Amino acid sequence: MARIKGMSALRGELLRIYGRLNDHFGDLHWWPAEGPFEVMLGAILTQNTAWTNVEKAIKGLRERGLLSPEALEKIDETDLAEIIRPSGYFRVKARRIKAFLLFFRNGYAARVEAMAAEPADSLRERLLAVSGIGPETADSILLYACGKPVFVSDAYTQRILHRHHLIDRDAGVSEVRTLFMENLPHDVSLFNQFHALLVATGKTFCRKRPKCGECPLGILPHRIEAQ
DNA sequence: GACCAGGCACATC
DNA sequence: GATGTGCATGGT
Repeated sequence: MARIKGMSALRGELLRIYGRLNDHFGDLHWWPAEGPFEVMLGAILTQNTAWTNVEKAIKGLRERGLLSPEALEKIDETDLAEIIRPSGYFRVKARRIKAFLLFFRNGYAARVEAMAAEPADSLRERLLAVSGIGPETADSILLYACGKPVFVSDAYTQRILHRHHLIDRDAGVSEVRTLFMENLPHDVSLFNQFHALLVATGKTFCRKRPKCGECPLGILPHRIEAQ
């Protein structure tokens, strides 16, 4: 299990990190989308992809009036792929969007409210059963589209905690998720902002090839490859 | 020109 | 069940 080195007060430590990042970045107001359906599309489009490229794909969809389940259900998968091309992996993502639309229609009559009415645990299980929806995409949909208090753990979260010696080297993304879920109050606003802050931190200070400058966490600001 | 980005499915060992 | 690979564009 992932653990914080030599600490038992995980909750306090996590909240301290949250406070530092929050002071530095301010309120980030995630998710950057028009409505919950657009959030769900964005969650698929942004898989392993920079958000700037996702914006281009969404813009293309908006210009063609395709930002609704009904419109997307009608369009051919190959045509859809061409429109979302700027987001990368466009054939795969077109297939994934189609798979999600089927799930959304069959399970919830393509209504976000119907989906959000389902308990988080069972909804998560059902989302994970959709081809193309893995843990991070499912959690993003749960939190940012359905308003469920789940923590979205990702490669940035894992990298940041590891770089700061807060978790073991072998702690996976899923274990880090459990760590946050078990040690923080299940608060939608807290989880929303916390994930946004960690992504902002990761983008700016904690990339794969380290160039940590003035990391707002202030922990080991320049020694990030130790351990 | 290499590296990176808000992953996931699938094959293989 | 761990690890490797394909998927693909656009910015740095």
